Amino acid sequence: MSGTFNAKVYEVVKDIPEGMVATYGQVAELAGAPRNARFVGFALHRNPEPGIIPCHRVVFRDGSLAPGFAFGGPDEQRRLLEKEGVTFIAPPNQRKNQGQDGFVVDLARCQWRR
DNA sequence: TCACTGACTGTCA
DNA sequence: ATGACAGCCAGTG
Repeated sequence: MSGTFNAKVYEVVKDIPEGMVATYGQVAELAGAPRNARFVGFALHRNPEPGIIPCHRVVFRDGSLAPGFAFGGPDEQRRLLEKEGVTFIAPPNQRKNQGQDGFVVDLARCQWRR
């Protein structure tokens, strides 16, 4: 692993407190690459440090989670976040393919703030 | 070594 | 209002 942006992403994600979530764009920005939002997910996709990197705390700009790529299932992910204290809201359909679960993280309340 | 792909986001039509 | 397209950078094959 060429310790680089991707490594920075892991550091940022690990720094997300429980009960809080961060968007890919936000992580990307904290990692020093506001345009690399895509790559943030890519980095987490490899997930070189399973158990150390709470990928489930990283959500879309809309508050929805990664479709189909959840570590154990979108339903499990929602339950886990909810258990950590993350608030979920119902009306998602802001975009087209996002918020398909019908429940998204209430970024207004639980988005991680540095 | 080179080329392609990719958990996204923002803007345009 | 919704739908579709393009852009960005770095890792993986």
